[in-house]
Amino acid sequence: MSNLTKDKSKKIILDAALSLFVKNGYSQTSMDDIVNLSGLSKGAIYHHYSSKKVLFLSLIDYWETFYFKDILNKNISDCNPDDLLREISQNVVIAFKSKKNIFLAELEFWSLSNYDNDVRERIKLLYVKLLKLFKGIVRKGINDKLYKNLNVDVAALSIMTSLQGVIWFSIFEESTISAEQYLNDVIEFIIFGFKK
Amino acid sequence: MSNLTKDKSKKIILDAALSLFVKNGYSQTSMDDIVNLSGLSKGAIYHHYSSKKVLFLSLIDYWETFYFKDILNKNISDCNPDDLLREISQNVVIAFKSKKNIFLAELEFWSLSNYDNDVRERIKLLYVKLLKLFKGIVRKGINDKLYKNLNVDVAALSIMTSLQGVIWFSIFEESTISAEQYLNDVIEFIIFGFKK
DNA sequence: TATAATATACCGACTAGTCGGTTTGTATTT
DNA sequence: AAATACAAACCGACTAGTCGGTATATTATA
Repeated sequence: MSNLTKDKSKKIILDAALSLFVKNGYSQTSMDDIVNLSGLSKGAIYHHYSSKKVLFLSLIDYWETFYFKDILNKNISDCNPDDLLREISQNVVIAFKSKKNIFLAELEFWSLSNYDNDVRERIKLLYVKLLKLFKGIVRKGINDKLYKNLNVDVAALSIMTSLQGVIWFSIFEESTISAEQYLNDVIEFIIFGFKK
Repeated sequence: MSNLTKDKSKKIILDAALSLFVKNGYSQTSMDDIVNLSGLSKGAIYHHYSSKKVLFLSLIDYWETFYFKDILNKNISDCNPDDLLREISQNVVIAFKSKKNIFLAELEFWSLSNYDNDVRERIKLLYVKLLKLFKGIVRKGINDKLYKNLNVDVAALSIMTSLQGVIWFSIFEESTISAEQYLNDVIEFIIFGFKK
């Protein structure tokens, strides 16, 4: 395999790395594993990514654009807060159905954030964006006299942690209840709690 | 250091392993690291634990008895569901204040559960117990006509995921809001949502 | 009580293998 | 000719686990 376009090669490397990191974890994945799965050589990989960690950090960007593009581009101003929250929850349901990997990747990001500052700062950025969105929605709900006078920070965090509950499903697959059912119910539950 | 009692030595090893696994992760912690921190020898460690993984699994037991002893021994029958939920939330607050490590350990357990069946099955047991408790509380609330006719499974899961939100704090330390405030508010919020 | 026998706790040098990263070389493109 | 994209052999640091042996505690025996 030789001389693909730059972006094409990068995508092949990222896809291989993502699936391996998710399946086996960052540390348990060797660069040789990525070489084997991607079909490219070690030289090729180090040509595009200067280290394993740089490759991992690039993966966060790759993952964010893939998973969060729908969620982070919501327009708050002209929308009903309830429906917007339902819509976001649905985005998560769809993401979960299409690829469980997405959330297992998030778990891997958390895990590495715990003992690597660069990763943590990168992931923090993501959550700042996400919380900003949720805060905006809550604030609009309050302004519209739809929600009671909530603590905006706590409310936004509650939305986030509830949605992140799907990570738990991704790992432990509780059989008596589906992730979809959980997400649908939990968001209604939150909305109900926000109401006056 | 030589010829301590069996339990004393094991405790020294477990404490060293726990702090290292939490700080650096399972894979990034070498047995030699544990040797150095514990002050015991490699032979001693392998005398008590046949492999790194067996040591890790033992750590789950150790962690569970330490952290969950207060929570899992609650008696449902003669208690007010609202207060019991508040009490559990307070247990989590106290645990968080005393040792952030507790939740970072949980994250490490999740992470390994993702790619190791033995770890996953062990951790699943823990959540089964926890969910059973939460279901019992919700069921009592419904029977006492305190709560509306909730889906017990979803309600129990919602309690769990909300409490697990502290893991997020353990990693990312949002400054604008404390874990304590989050936990206090979120449990009230859930209780409110359960009401008729 | 003294001693022998055995089990338990522990030590640390060593091994076989792994892994991230480097280096050197080649083909293609511009 | 110069830069880019890739291949693959190679290196040194590191690691889980082993093993022969020692020290201490416990039990059995005389």
